[in-house]
Amino acid sequence: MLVSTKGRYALRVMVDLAEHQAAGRIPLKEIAARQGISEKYLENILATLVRANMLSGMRGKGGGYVLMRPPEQYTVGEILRLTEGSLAPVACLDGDCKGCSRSDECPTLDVWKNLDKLINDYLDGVTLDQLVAPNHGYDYVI
Amino acid sequence: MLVSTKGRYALRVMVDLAEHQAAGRIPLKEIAARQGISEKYLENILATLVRANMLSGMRGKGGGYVLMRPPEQYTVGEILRLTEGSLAPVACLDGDCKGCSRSDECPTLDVWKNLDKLINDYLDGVTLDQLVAPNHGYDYVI
DNA sequence: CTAAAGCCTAGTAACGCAATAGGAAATATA
DNA sequence: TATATTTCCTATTGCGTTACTAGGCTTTAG
Repeated sequence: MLVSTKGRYALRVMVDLAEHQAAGRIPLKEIAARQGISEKYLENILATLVRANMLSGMRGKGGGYVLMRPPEQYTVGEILRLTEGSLAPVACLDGDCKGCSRSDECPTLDVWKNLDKLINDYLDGVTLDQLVAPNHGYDYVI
Repeated sequence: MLVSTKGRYALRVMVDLAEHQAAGRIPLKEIAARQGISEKYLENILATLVRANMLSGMRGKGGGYVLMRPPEQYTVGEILRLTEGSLAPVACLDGDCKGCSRSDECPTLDVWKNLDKLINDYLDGVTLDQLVAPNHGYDYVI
């Protein structure tokens, strides 16, 4: 599995925040309820996003989370790479095995490199605003 | 990680067998030594490939493994799907979560579907013969 | 008959994932 | 200033998967 729940949840949360931008800061509790995700688990994920300056979190009454940039300035790729750690399809491309003793002669390495590029290029081409439903972001429907 | 060692090893072994087709049946021992993979672990992998009729295995003295088809008739995709079980990038597309209660309204589902198609289409477009080094398959070098 | 090979069923150690627990610190409001 | 609300931080746990190992059985050529 390339993307685990952590990455999937993170993406859904980011879309949720993009859709509710107009409401100002959104408390975790609200997001968790709307998305059907455990509050405690969400905490971990949001903490990661805050530490990376993708979100701003504020404590106390009236606190909550907001996006740091407009939705069109986030790519799905960066959100997933952050929360997943890496989007490499195989360990060979991911630090550990990097410099595998056989990489010079490995007949399959190019396949992995191409696949890696394919995946990252696609996900870097999708921005958050493209995932926001048309009628969200407004408090009324025509 | 989309592809684990099982899938990576399987692909390397298939390429190895394609490169040494001319030598007839190749015993596991030889492949394991050439590829630097544990013999016992390789057994599992080869068993999977034999059961799926991708390889033919023959026991006894002089036994070993051979491809069942010419290399250009194997795609990387089918080899990996077989050994990995699935190439789905997220659980949502992989049986378990299929029919997730939120799939109707999930704003991210299309991203996963597109990604899934991208991955599978690419890997189904690469055939084994494309991974065989030019000078292999012959027992001499010009 | 024997050596060389594949086939089969388990077992296990280590790791990562998903989730939980408990509390400390900050903030707005009464 | 007291209190409710909310984020922030550090650990821990249960569980499934991965990567590999063990041991024995069966087939085949010479």
